[in-house]
Amino acid sequence: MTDHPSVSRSNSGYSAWRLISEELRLDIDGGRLHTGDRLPTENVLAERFGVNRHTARQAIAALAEEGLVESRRGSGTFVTGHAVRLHRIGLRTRMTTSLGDQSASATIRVLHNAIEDAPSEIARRLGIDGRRAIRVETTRSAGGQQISVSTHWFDVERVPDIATALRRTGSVTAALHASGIDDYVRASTVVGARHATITESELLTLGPGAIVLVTEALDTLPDGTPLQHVMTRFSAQRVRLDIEHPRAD
Amino acid sequence: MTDHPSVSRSNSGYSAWRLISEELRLDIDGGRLHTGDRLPTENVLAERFGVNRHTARQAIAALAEEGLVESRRGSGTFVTGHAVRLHRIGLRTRMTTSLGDQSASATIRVLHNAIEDAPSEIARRLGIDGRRAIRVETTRSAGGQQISVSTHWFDVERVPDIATALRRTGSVTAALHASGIDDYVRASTVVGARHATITESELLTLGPGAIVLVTEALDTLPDGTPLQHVMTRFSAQRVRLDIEHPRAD
DNA sequence: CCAAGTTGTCTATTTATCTAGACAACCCAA
DNA sequence: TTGGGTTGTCTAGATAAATAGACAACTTGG
Repeated sequence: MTDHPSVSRSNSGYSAWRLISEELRLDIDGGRLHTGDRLPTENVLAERFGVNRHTARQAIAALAEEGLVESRRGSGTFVTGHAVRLHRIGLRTRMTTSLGDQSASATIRVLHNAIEDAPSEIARRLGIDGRRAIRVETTRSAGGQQISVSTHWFDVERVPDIATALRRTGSVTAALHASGIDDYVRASTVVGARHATITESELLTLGPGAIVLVTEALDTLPDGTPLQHVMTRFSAQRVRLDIEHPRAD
Repeated sequence: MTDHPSVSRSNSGYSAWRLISEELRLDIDGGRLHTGDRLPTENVLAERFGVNRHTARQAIAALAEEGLVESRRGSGTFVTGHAVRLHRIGLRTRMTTSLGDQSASATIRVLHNAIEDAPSEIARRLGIDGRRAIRVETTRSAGGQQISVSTHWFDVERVPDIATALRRTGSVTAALHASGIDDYVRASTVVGARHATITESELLTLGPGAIVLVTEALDTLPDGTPLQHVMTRFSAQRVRLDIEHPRAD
């Protein structure tokens, strides 16, 4: 178990129970508490974090609502089974096939699409100077659970019908194929993390203020011609990014 | 500018000003507000998020304390220059040389080292069954700013003096070299994100509850022999991970 | 200079969160 | 069966956060 300094929540913008809740999540995700293990009792937790028992209870209740733990009157609070998805990132990253063995069938749903001016930075990366771009907002789910939300940018001249194709096929690879593009590679990926916006929280069914992993990636043709700029937000609670390091031989 | 639904902060464990503060940070990091731009006025922000002006002020104050914005009485609040570090992750990831052009000299400081049993998962990856392991806790700083904290695990038989070498050289590569290891490669990297623990917040000089990017990586000899398991926590406010996708040719 | 608009500061009040204590309901091992 | 330990629930009070309003200090453009 981690050594927990008393919660110094002085005007941090986070309530005491939320901070405790996150620390407890660490003990679970970090492997210090395994499925079936009993958490310390509410009184012990309260003393350890220097708060009232009710505050500790609220922290536990938050984890219970997520399904991470389960409380049983008279006996204690126990860690339930919890799965973390691995999303593989590499040269041939494809949305619909990257979720490892856990679920082979990820489907993309198009929320919105429009033709508009891309932000200057994205227009530069896509190599479209004056031209307008296609923006597509998608969500991806697998196994009945929302995995991620994405904002795609395409060159309107290269793949004019990409939005319709995306809606029809539910797959970026298939939609590009329908536009005559048989192969593409991942050119760059940048990863960050931040709090989810309110919209993202709703789409991913997260509590407000939950954390998202953010990837910004550029896909190109094998010859390097930019194809797609895509920003994807994953629930950090449910997903880890598994980065591929191909051997140089 | 983003469309901001009114802040539904109902018992989320996050104070209203913190949620607003994070949304505003997005407008800056996301490129909707550039260096020198003026933020909406306090009254406008208060109305947009459905809170009192004082609450909006507190959100701005939090960003100002980070140095992300600057308020000028009578004229408004403006976005200051803010640098985001890029930490490159690839086959030859090295701690001390990965910080791009911004600062060539990152130094590692050893906080603590001990010989103990590694967690089973880590022992398995390092290929040390019964043997004990060396755990080293380090912090890394560059340009006067704390960048990351790491927990390293080494095989006690392969590199018995790694801790002393790390303290002396301030570099993993140099310390391994002193142990007779001239080359090593990154075998796997997994990226996640979570709230910082209280200890991490202190080491990285973050506000409590800030977000950290977490990488768990395995470094091996060129022949695949495991060398080091290292978990690194970066401040998500200050760092993005730039993932290398080597071409297959 | 002037007027409109902006941030800075103060006081007071309302609302939400946390603390404190007590006891019931329940589980489990002796 | 019994007794100690656990979670669930209730009441009340203390502390922190958010709201409300007013005005000062300052900047900017006309």
